[in-house]
Amino acid sequence: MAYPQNEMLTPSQKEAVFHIEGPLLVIAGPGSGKTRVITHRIAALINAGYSPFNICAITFTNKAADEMRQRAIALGAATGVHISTFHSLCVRILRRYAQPKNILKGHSPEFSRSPSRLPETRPNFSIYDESDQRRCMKLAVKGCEIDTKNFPPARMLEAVSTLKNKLIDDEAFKKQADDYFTKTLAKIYSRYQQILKEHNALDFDDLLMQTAFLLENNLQVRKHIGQRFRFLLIDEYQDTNHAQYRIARAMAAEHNNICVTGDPDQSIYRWRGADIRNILAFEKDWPHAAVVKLEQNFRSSPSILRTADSLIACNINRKQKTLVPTISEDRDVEISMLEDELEEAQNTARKIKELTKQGVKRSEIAVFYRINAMSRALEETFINEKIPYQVVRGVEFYNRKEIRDIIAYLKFIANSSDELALLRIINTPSRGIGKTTTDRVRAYAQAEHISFYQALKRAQTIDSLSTAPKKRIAEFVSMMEKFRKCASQPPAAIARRILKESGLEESLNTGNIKDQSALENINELINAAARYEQQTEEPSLIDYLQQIALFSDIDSYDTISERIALMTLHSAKGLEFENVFIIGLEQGLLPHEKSIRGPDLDELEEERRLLFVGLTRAGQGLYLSYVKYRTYRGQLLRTIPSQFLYELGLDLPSAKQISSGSLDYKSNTESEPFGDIDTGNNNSQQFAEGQIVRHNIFGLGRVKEFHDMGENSIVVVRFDSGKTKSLMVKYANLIKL
DNA sequence: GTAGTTGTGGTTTTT
DNA sequence: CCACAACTAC
Repeated sequence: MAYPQNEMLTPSQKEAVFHIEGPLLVIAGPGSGKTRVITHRIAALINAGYSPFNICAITFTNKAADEMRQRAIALGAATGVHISTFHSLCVRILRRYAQPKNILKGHSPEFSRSPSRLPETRPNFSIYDESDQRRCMKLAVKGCEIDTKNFPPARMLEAVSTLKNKLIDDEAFKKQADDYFTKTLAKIYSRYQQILKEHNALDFDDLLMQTAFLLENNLQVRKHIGQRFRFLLIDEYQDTNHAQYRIARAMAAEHNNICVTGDPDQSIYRWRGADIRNILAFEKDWPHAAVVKLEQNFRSSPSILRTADSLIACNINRKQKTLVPTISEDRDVEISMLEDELEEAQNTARKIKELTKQGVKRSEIAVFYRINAMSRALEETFINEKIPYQVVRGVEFYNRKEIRDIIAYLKFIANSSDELALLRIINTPSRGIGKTTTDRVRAYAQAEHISFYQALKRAQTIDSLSTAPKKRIAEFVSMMEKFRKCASQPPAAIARRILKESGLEESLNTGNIKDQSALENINELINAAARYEQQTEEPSLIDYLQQIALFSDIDSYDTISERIALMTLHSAKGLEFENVFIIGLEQGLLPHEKSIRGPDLDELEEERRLLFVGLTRAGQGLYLSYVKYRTYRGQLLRTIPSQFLYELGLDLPSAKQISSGSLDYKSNTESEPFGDIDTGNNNSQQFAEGQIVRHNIFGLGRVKEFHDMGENSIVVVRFDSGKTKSLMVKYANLIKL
């Protein structure tokens, strides 16, 4: 086997690569060759005599997993290393072990904090995505006879997700609920879990939570996994949540060989429960951990690094870190101000054309934006200008009605408890089984304590149904029974059969354009399923459905084709391009409105990190733009340049125009900008260190730091609760005592 | 039972 | 601007 080319590694990279036993933390700045280190490390472990089967690497996306696998193989590492996302790993573990008989065999005292209740889910469980979750939550809230006005399902879902990420299950939460709101939430949470259980389904957060409980409470399972995966590597550790942290801890308990890599400055998933403390406290969690810092940057030009550094230095809650350039080639970072999004798109298109004329490959150019809706103006312009592009948004395809319909058939065939899927297909295509009928069957099912499908099977004995519906139900049930017998066939074949035999194809053969395109999409799905079968060693319906469920936008990114990539800043994480365009640097968009509403600075800092991630994707060309007017939800709005623009250490274009812009805004009261930068209120209050203050939510506290930035001054307060918060003075309404 | 219409409400990022 | 729910007319 060819030995890893370690002459290509820097001393600190080598240190990380050849650290074999014991915990290891790699703090890796952007472009510092982190993926290189991980892949070389895998090769080094194998070279040191360990079996590839003993290595488990966890990545943030499936795409990253595929890439890592290929790069490891290119280095001569044998196949057999497990590389996947946390979610995929959890599905594997749960499918294998989550059977009641396998559970509750052992219990170890060191992990006794978790409840001992364990999944009763069967291995063919469905994975519920966001829209499935919404529907279940709606059922849960209504089922508890609670008004959805006061307890909106979306909010409840968010709350439940947060709880699950913290490994607080419904029973634990019930115990700690002490007021009307939390008690109601506890009821809803329980009901929601009950619905999922009845459907033999798990949502995204359950995958993690149940796995964590399984590993912590079942000694046998934990030992088994721990011995199988003697080496654990986790990438993007700064974006792990508490559940993932506990899974990692349990998996590594046996051997202590845990290696994590990440960069606190690139933590951008706090809103999804990511806990930056995981990486900050790693050395405390794993005493004697080796720490390697990779600060040399092999990707970006000095100007880009200076710009990124200048921006990220504005974050208060941050460990100082430097970016050391190794590339000397340099050109200026460009900032453009445009009139509106159409001009911005045209400007972007023009510059892209200049670049490609100079011979830059289109695969080396990307455009990033804060929200998906911003791709539209670009797409329209790129079509006009005949610029080949791809919008990296794979999940969109799977959200189409006709695709969800076919998948609902597949899900039901795999898991006949999946009532959501059943309700979706029972009258798709229309076969005369409407709401009245399903309501009657449901009432019967509830009275008899059986599942909806079992009730359908017994429809002939349900008195409330008349002859016609009974007959239609019988036909439907016999068709589904026929389909269910095919569950072990390859997914593409099953899908093709459903299309033909369910009447879907017939119902879409109307000749109208919409139905025509729906049919084409379904055929594309069947092609995708066939592709899956070719690429997978042991294809199966259940595995295919799992892949679809855990499919992310970025997984659809085609790195080979010569098209400009358009994607969100979140999707851009981990990628690199010679030339990067970032559009829409406006207050309210980047930073996003939602993150600057309250006084809490954490969200604003995450937005700053998000831009930092975007900036550091670029090798040579970095082009930023913002507009004066932007149409948002059909309304033309006057905008304010992003505050981040002033933090880049660059000259802004025509500064006069910008300042006159804000003057315009002040005098122009009828058009509302995104964010409300409150320039009128000129109370740049000063705070001294040690000053005692009161906040109307956090209570009493002592000022730890004060950063005088005029109206944007920031104060860091340690509150009596023990929490330390960074607050913007102008929003915090602190009272000096 | 269904299809089409009107009205309402909610709006970021994603495994 | 969009998705969805409620309502109306067949």
